[in-house]
Amino acid sequence: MRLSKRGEYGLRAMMALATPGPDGRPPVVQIRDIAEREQIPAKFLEQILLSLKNAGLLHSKMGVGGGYHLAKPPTEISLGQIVRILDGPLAPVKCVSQMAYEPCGCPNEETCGLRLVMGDVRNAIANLLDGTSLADVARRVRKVDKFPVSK
Amino acid sequence: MRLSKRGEYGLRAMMALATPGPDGRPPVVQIRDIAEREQIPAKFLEQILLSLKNAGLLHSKMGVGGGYHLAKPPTEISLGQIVRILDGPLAPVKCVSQMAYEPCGCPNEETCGLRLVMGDVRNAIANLLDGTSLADVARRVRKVDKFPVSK
DNA sequence: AAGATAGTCTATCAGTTCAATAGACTTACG
DNA sequence: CGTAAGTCTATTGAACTGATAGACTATCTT
Repeated sequence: MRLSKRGEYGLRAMMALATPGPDGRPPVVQIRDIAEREQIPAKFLEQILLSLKNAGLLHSKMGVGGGYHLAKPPTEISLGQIVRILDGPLAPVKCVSQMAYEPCGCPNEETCGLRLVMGDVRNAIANLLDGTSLADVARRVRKVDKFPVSK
Repeated sequence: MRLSKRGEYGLRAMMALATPGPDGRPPVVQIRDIAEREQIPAKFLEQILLSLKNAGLLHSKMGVGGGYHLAKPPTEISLGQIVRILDGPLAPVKCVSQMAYEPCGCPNEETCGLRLVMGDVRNAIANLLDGTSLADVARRVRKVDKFPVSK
């Protein structure tokens, strides 16, 4: 049940790209900047952002003054999309996956106990991740920042 | 976000061991029987059941008429226990794990967006899996079996 | 046009994990 | 004693993971 480094770095990078610049809008940022701030190997991050770009979540500009920026407003990019692109299906087993279904080989899928439970797990994860946008995360962070929870 | 074969096989085997025998109680079953019924490589299943035994979830008896049986009633064995034994922590990232916490290196864990969200995910998974016993699964299966959902 | 900046693309690598297999050993029963 | 079962440790091959390398392309500035 683990999120890969790829997924983790990707999420961190997207969150960084979602934090508004001086003009109050999602800024254009270079790979090396994000890598440095988030402590991610630059060359690795490069691949990750490229995947995200090819999937349509990021736009990029080459050359001087170039970099990456969100292709859509932070309210319209869910964590679920990001994780799926980088880590594949959310479902714990393929036979309950919406995006990559594959039969698991049990005699009757409808009455397979494992499938019933794992279906619930998949839905719980998907509801959470698909229901949370980059903007939602930013809002939550601001909230915690303002009213810190005592440790 | 994936369940390993180890985890999958383990869950299937435990469910099989939880289904009552002729006397209405969880029966003693041999590895090869389970392997055959559930289509699991016997030698692989062997290791899995051994782990489950060493963790205290199963009892075993050697020799003629031996085999495995549940160490506790099916109501007292949760899927969460099984998965943790076979696949490790449920948490997507170590910094939100209850059983295997490790810092993730972000400057402030309390205000880390990733951590906030993944904490929710971990809780959702844990609540589901820890809140579902082998008996619960059996009950659900019987229910579906009785009132099949049209495909 | 030259040179610098920044993304693009593909390959490769070492290390780990995963799924499975093998085989020798131990315990219990009859 | 012999057979039926679980126990234990090692090994294997394939895949995956995280990371690194380097050559290439587009864009801007001067």
